[in-house]
Amino acid sequence: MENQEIRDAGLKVTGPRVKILEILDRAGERHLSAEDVYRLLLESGDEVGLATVYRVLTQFEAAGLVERHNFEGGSSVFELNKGEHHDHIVCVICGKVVEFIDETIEKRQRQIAVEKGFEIADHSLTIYGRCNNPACSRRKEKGG
Amino acid sequence: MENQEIRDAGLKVTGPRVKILEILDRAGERHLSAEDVYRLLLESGDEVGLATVYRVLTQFEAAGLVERHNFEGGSSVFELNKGEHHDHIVCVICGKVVEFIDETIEKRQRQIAVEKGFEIADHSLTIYGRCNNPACSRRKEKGG
DNA sequence: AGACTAAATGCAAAAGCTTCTCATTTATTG
DNA sequence: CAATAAATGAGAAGCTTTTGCATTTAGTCT
Repeated sequence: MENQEIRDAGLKVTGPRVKILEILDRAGERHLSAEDVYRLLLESGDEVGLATVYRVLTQFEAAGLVERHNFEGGSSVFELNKGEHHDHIVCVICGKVVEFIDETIEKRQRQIAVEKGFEIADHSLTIYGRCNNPACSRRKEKGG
Repeated sequence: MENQEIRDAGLKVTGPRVKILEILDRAGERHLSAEDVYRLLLESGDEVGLATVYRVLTQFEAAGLVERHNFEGGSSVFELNKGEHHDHIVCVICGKVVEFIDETIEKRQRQIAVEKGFEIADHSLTIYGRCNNPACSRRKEKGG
């Protein structure tokens, strides 16, 4: 059961924490900001303070339960950590996010870190572009 | 002359702009936050408002004169755009930044974008780790 | 079950970073 | 040198995130 994950993180199993975990779980591959999580909580009729949402997300991040990403634009977004690292490709128009894993890139990164005398702690690769949604892609705009 | 770059960007050649460009130039590969630039201006005896620094940096970014990076931790940092794209490896302890270019990674990114149906606009790859500075590297901390 | 304690929560205030407003100043053009 | 649109400075305001503190709660021990 999921509550065990909270317990394993050394945190008390409280209403807000369980609910936030549920919301992230339901969000699947979507990335939610603290505001998003807060709004979804309210919509579910749960009275949780925004400060608590921030606190819990930060704790979950520290515990490795969730990952925080800082894409372009003010706020951080969060997603459940499913164990395997992945990078992101983000549509700059509609905000759609696709996750990917590429071992070639991972390997080169490790090599580069060694070359530069660094010991890798983490990395973040985000590609920004336009997705193939008609509203986003920029096909040759014929002299319309 | 550098002032021409400002003019080419469609901006008036003003004291603040020239000085900010100079500061970024002197900074070389170091990455400066808006605050950093502001402080350096004051230290040079130039009275420029922080708001102006932000405005000018944003304009320079829009004009392609500088690049903005959002590494972990609150604020954006800026560096002069020397024309060639590069990625970064950042020391999470001392903040040191090393730039690198890797064609293998670049190529894979283009392939991935195509696979996922995206048209690349930009990308950002940052590796976080500990540099080989004794104070930063985490050699097996022998007892004592 | 009831009591105890450290942790968690909610709220509002505060803190960073960045942008905006607007009166004043300045670069540029004729 | 006058005219004018753009740029500036100072502070207010905006956003996201954190913090302080009184109150509530989960987990533990009887």
